[in-house]
Amino acid sequence: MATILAPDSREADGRVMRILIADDHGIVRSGLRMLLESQSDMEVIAEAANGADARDLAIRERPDLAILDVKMPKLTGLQATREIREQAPEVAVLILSMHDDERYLFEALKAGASGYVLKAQADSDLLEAVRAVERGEPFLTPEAQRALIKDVLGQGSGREEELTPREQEVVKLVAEAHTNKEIAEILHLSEKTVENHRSNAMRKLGMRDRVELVRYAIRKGLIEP
Amino acid sequence: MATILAPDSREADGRVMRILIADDHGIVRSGLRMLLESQSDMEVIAEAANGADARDLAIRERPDLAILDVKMPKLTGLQATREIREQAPEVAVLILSMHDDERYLFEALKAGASGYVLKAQADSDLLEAVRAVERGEPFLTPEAQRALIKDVLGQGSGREEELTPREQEVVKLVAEAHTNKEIAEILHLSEKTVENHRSNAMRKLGMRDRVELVRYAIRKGLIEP
DNA sequence: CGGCATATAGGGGCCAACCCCTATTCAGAC
DNA sequence: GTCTGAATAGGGGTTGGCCCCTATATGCCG
Repeated sequence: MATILAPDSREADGRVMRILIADDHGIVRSGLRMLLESQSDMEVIAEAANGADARDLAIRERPDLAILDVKMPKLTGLQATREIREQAPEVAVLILSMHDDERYLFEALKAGASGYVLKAQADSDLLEAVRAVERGEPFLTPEAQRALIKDVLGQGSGREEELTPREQEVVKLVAEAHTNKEIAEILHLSEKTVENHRSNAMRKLGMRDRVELVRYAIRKGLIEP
Repeated sequence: MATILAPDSREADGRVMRILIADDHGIVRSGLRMLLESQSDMEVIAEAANGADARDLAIRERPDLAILDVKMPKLTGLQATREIREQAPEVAVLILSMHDDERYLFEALKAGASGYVLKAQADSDLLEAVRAVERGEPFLTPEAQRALIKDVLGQGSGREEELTPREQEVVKLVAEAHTNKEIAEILHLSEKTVENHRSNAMRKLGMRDRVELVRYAIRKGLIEP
């Protein structure tokens, strides 16, 4: 893919940001291009449909900014970021991510990204992030900042699992569709104790019923779907 | 690229297509809006971030076209399509899908969609699809056509879905941790009707509570874990 | 030592979930 | 024309889920 357009139009101040965008969805790329080029001082000088092309183009074209999707073929956005930052340090990188991929935030920053924006966010957040990068500042959405703080705090305090072993056992059994009574029998506990563990687990995870616990258990690999 | 700019050709007839777009990613919505509004005869009159809002807006605003992402909260694009086509048949629907979601193509057409475009495709395909719909023609990308043929050949005697469309909608919402009351509001039904659909679905599937329904919904791809 | 987290257990209360029924409307099938 | 399935809605009931409290025993950490 990797379409390159010649930069023809310059604004009065002459400072047009040269941007590379990378996403494996053509329609998303086009949308991003339109969005960015609606700003008179931003120009998309290249597009890539996978991480390897993105890296190659970034190193060859030296854009001011590379906006990379996390999930791409060949190289992920994070892997591409590492290589770009190594071989072309003057190229800033913004990571664009799907809804709840905040889990990659920390890795993204370690890889050298200047910012992390969720696709679920408004377009204004993306444009703001680009302008922040232009000024040489890092950019995180409020959600990302919160996630980062949580992540760092979590590490500091020795952080194995959110849940205690007992809580995990109970959560697993809840997710396997056992009632509190059945769980109590299986674990040789009173129903009340089971309730306490389930309730504590839900509070820790910020969840409101067993249905949410099921999805958590599946994401954590505690059970199969 | 295929981004066709500045065609004033259509301005003469004065017919501007009124379009609704629905995707749970704000940035993607904005991108789509920019892309579509780069055409002088297309106007995005509404945006929705979930299937239920998309349905309500389509029925209220009666756009010429609704462009819906497959994966959305509350109602999938397919479920929303079904309801829109029932209650506002003059609203055409284009389904926009992630790369390997060709599996939903057949269902999309059954639900009444006029076209099916993969996000991996170029923007030109989307614009072409919109224009085809404008002319009242169906639109499938070559990839989609191939998938459809394979689907029809492969099936023949057709494996019916166990659950009715309505039951599937309810199951999806249950799995998203909505209460019966919330589901009733989202689907504009009474709580009793929701209970009946959930109960019927559970009986058909041999399940005993909503926890088991969650795992079913995840296995079926109705929701993400 | 004293404080803190974990694991255990109970009381009491509210409401959602789930069950059994019946009933109407409508569209298709036969 | 009748019959069946789907979708709609309600009555009435039991039980389980989830919440608020309190309380005790244990072990660890600074």
